[in-house]
Amino acid sequence: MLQRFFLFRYYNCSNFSYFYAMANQDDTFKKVISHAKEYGYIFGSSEIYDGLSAVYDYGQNGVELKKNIREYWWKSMVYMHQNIVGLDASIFMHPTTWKASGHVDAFNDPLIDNKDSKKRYRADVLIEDYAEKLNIKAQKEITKAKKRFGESFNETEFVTTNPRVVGYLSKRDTILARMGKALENEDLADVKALIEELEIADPDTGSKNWTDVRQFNLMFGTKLGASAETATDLYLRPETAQGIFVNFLNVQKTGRMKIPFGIAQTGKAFRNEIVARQFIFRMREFEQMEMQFFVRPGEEMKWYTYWKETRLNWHKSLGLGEENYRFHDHDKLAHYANAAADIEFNFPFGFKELEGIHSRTDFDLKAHEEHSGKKLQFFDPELKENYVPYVVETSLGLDRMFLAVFSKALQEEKLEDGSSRTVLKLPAVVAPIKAAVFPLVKKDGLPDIANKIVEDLKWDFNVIYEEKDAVGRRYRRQDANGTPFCITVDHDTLENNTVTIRDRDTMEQKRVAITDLKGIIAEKTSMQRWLK
RNA sequence: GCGAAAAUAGCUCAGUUGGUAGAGCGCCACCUUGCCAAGGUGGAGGUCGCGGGUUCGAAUCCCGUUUUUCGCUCCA
Repeated sequence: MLQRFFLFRYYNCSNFSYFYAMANQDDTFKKVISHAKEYGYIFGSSEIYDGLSAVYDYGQNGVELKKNIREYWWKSMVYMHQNIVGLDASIFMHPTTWKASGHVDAFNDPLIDNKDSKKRYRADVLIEDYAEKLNIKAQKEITKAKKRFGESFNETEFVTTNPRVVGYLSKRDTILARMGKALENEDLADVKALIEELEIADPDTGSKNWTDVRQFNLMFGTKLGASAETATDLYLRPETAQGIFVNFLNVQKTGRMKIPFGIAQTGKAFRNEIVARQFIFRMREFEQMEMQFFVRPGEEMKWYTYWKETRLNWHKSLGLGEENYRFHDHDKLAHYANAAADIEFNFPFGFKELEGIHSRTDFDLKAHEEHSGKKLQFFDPELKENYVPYVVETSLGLDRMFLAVFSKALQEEKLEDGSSRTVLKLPAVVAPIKAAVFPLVKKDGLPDIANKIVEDLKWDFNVIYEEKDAVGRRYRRQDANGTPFCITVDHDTLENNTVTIRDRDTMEQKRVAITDLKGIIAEKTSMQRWLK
């Protein structure tokens, strides 16, 4: 329901609502996907072999846009903060890393499907819910007894002697113990047997027609070492964060960093998602842009609030529309967090998570201390004491960011004469090609001048030369490709060394001196102008 | 993984009761035009997702499979 409401909002406040109001969100999304392919942004992986599920390649324009978004993030985090530095940790890490981080346990879900309702559940959650019901029954008995006996009520005695309460609680403990043992031994048949014996039904439909329990490990495994006997089992990292935590002391000491400080990193992560879908929104191989900010214990909420705001402002700086962002504060927290929020973005398929800001406490560093036996602490000269820092994390999906920018930029515009144009209004700061240079006609020496302009600009910007087709068509082609500026050399150029520069969004042209081009483009595409 | 829908040229899509594949746009070459996608001529490009089956004959019917989209589920 909530999602529908926001979809409705989206159609009303989007600046291209007049076009998409009639179309459903499928059509919008399909348009995004096919435009991304047609203009060399994103291709399906290994397409000539029918493709690979949920894996995509970035084409000639996509790689530029992605690189520019990454750089926009990197500079805003690392260059703009004196107390944040970068890191590039390996994808392979010592296997113990993932025991310490909790991924070996938490990324292993026993799942079960109901054959009638076609719904999927976590088998352990179904059993835990059942156990919790027993607990609630016991608590009810206790509350009743409390009322009956008043002040003379001895709860400890009641719990250990009342046959009903003892029955409920011991049954609960037996169930949880058996499940724990079964999961530990990976005895999935027994987990299913338990569900059947307890006659646990689908919470929605009441059906007891279950499939077998299957284990899904969300981490990709691989081997290090040539021969099978000596090989070590490795995982492809499911998040980049752990590379930062294990290097915490290296960076702190060699960089002489003082708390509070941050370590930023971009890189690939891998998750064997059961259902990876929605184009590049959820892929099995994806790129994260993460920053772990180490703070004094007790000050984490202050920084958590600071980074929530700072990150939202970063998103807003790209000008995709402030109404397209919202916070979603987590009620259910992950095992490591004491506060967590998502920045959600209004994707073509509704509001979905774009970035996470999490207060991770000292969970990770402490866990690595325990598993490695090494101290991962900071001596605070002000407090004159050692402590394990608390961590506030900002974690953004680069591919999701790409999709956010791309999908919101793609617009079908109605022009005054009733015709329409397809225009990709990418923020100029991240656009793959900053300017296209055209000779008005391919004669009279105009191509030579245009080429010279390209030769001059290419040192600072990604620019292209194009002479094919009528100039109007060339303008529209660049519109659809997201190029913010078109420079045209005409016959006046021969006389006064001026050219026209056309703005993609307004379609307006200005006549400027060739020597001014570099400054104009630099100003319009500079990070300083966009990030403020 | 379950259920539903889909897959035909680079893109968007036609293709009749089964008879060996088309359009528009795009692309390439040449001519023409020259400031907002629309001129002319010629050309390239498809074993109809893949594999079986039924049939004299399959893009079309059947089975399997892969990929995509949607729903369920999951989401650090």
